[in-house]
Amino acid sequence: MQLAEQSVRSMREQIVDTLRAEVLAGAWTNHAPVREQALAERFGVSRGPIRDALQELSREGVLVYRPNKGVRVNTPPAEAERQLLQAMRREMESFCLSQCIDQLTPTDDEQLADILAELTRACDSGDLSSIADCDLAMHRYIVRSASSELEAIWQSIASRLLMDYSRIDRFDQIVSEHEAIVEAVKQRDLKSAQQAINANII
Amino acid sequence: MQLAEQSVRSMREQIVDTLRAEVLAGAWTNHAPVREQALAERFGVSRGPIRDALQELSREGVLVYRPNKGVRVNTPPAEAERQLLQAMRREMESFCLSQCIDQLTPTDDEQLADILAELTRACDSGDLSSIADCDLAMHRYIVRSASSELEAIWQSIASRLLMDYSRIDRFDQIVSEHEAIVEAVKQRDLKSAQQAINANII
DNA sequence: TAATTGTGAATTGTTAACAATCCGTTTGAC
DNA sequence: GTCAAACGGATTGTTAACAATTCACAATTA
Repeated sequence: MQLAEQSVRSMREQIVDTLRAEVLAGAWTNHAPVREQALAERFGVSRGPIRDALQELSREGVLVYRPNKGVRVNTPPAEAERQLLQAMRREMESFCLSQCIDQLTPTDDEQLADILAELTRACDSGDLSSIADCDLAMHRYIVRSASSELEAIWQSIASRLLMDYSRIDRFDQIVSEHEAIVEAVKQRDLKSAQQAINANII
Repeated sequence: MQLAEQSVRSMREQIVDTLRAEVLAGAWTNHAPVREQALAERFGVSRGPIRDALQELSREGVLVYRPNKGVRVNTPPAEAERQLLQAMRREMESFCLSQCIDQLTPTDDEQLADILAELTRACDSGDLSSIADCDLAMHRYIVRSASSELEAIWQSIASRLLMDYSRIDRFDQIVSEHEAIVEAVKQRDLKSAQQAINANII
């Protein structure tokens, strides 16, 4: 007996998730370059896995890579791009809901409730990094339930949209919007769930 | 005076483009795992850059990565996913055309004509790998002209759609469809260009 | 024979050292 | 004084060796 496949996360994935949440929470500026050595010491590994993680975050749009110059925090998308990305994200998540909602089990409901609980806790304590992580985690759960194939595309769209997560200060609204999503999914009410998702993607 | 930024492509990018074109052209099967050492010897580098390239192609959906087991060629998306991806690709490329078409210069027209010429040559000689590469290159040129920010997202959508590039045998049609795109763009005719693009994305 | 457990080669994951490049500063010429 | 070339520290890019893991196959047992 061993742990489930998804819980065996590679070193790279852990680093990626940690760094992504920090950047999206606004913990880094885009003025100072990101230094590989400093991150290597922080995570207690060599520069190799760090470079892997930075490369992945660059492809995701969270960081920007320039040859021989390392990476920096990306800037938010321009308004026109933002609207396109938002439309695409809604399209994707609506699709994923329609694909997966009738195949979800009570176990999935519990998992979503767990994420919601952690999100609520993060909002109570004002932990911006954890808020960003939980927010993404809930949407990712739905996407992954429908199609792990689409996850990488969805992630790079959602990350870019959250690059200007100015709304991250309205904690009560974040919680209530995600409560609505979890409730609608639990009722297996596709239309309500899609509405709740659309209302949350702004 | 130095070469343009884009022509200074890193080792990784060159390897990525080469391998992507080969996989999309159907040169690899998804039954045998991809071996890092063999690729390292082929490209005359160590396993480091190879691993970088394989990681990027995995994130792009061309390959599938499994911890401690390396990568394999991905399978084409299911029909429902395919339709979603197709809609998203059309949305993206239509958007990019509308953003860039009025800012293109005669230099851009020449570049597109060059790509078209190479595509025609590749079709004449039946070089599947080069056909896939040129096909992507033309669309990428338009996307990049509008927004380099969107390029990575577009690439991962387009690559997945081309994973079952069964249409790659209709050489004359590929050429004529791309001729129509180049011509409409040269005329700065947005609607025609969008129609030509939509006709090509199937 | 069928199932299970060792065993070792092959492969991926990680590391540390070395090479190449960048960038701020100093030096020097005019 | 101003500008450009050269130096040197810091940083990224690459490599080869080593560690950890997987996989195929043989040996063992019931």
